[in-house]
Amino acid sequence: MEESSEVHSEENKVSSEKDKKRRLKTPAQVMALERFYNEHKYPTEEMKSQLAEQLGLTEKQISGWFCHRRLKDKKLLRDEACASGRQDRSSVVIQDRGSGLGQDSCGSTKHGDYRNIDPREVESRRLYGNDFQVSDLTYKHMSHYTETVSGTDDTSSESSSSSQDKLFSQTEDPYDLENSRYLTHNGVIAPINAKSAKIMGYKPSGYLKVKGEIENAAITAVKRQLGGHYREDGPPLGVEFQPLPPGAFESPIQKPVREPYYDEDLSIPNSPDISGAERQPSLSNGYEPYNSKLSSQDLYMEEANSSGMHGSHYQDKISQLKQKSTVLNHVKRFPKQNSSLDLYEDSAGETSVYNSKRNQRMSSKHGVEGMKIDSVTNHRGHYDGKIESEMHDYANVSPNVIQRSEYFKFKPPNLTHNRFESLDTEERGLSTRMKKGEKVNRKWKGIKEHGNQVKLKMHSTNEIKVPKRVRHDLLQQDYVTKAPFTEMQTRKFLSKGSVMEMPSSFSEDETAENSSSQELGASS
DNA sequence: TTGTGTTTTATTGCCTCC
DNA sequence: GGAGGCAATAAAACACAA
Repeated sequence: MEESSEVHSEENKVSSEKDKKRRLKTPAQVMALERFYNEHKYPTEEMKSQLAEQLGLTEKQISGWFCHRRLKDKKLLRDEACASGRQDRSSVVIQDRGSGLGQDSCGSTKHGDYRNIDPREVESRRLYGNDFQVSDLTYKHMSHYTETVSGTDDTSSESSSSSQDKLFSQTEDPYDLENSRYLTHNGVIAPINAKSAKIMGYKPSGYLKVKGEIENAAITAVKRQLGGHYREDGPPLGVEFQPLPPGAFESPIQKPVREPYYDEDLSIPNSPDISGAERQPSLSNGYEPYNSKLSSQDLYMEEANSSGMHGSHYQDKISQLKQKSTVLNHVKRFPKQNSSLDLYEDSAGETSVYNSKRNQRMSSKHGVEGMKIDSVTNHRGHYDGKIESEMHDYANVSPNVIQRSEYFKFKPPNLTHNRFESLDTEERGLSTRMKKGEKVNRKWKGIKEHGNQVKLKMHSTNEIKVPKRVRHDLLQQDYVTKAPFTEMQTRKFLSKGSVMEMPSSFSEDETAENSSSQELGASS
């Protein structure tokens, strides 16, 4: 049966022309589409044609796909709104984080609008657009991609649904995850719900794409929380402060300064995370006057990269933010830190640590799939090549796609950074789905028995045979997140001198990251 | 292996805007 | 009227449980 299905799917790909029936998009196509959709919910005609050309699809198909994708988004959001219309408190903060974009992300706005907005704004619209009810945002907005990450915890309720949703998710679930974590870790807002609480236990995937939104949200919420805190336990901010003791700014921050913020969540007094918390100064204790963006970015980036993500870790980060907010002129307590190198190393270090954890878990839980991921993730040097080859395989849809695969060769080195973050997501997705991994393993068993399962599969079709949903998740999270579709587009469109706003969240993030690092380096 | 439920794709009709 | 989008529907593909 599986064999037949495999054959069937292959037939779909190979003899797609003959069969005028409904044909599934190849993973590469779906990845590209999702990625593009992530950037542009309403692609212009030009975009569509380009996309169609590059993916070997018709414009009609592209349009239809986007249309259905939007419907899917809407539907999911509706469902989730109904299912989770209870996070009022969370919505307060979420509303706060809204950037004031009142655009209807799904309905009224025509595609042309996107030409004049920042790509990041497009993302923001997706995140904060009016279409999204507050509860959606707080709970599980954009469940599709987000499901990949947060939903992985909850296999029971999500069923196998949103397999596609779980793809990106890339792109997207991290949003939700971030949101949830953020809200939850504020110390003021209790876990949104059981699901969010669960999510907390998870190690979130680093998602540079949402750094911008998150940083704003974080700053806003921290401000709010600070304000609330002071209103509760002390004078309102900016109203009256007790005079600082002499030399208050000459000594490192004392615990009493921070503790008041946490007393709610300090339920883990001697948690191992404390070590992580104490390590934090190395990340961002250089309270330099440069914009807080970088700091918050680091904050969330490391959150994304760190494996534990327990309360104390967050608390420490929050405390850093608070310190930044409240002690702005508390400059350079810890000089020579925060260099770009530090940042990068820190991220890398976190990544490596987490990677090893992942490997551990995979080796114990994920059979072949874990191996597959291992083989891909643990060898940075092979990553590009692998992507290329695999994408090449998936790109069999059309010559155009094959051509497209070349773009992956140009992936900048910092791709690896993102990559591991996405793998984090990927891992979580796997870990959940692999709750029933035995079954999957059973499916792989036949392959295993032949040994060299991966190679075997790669050999025949150059396509890793995984149960579709799993494969989709893997590929989507892995490649879509990494796949520089933006690059591909950029090249093409820029060469045309198109005025189109190029989707650039990923590359932009990477760029932003680099620039941030550069800023850091420059500032230090 | 089969039945069932879910997801994805394709089609069609209607609406809105230019 | 044409183009684009949304919504409803059908059907295929797929995953999963029994």
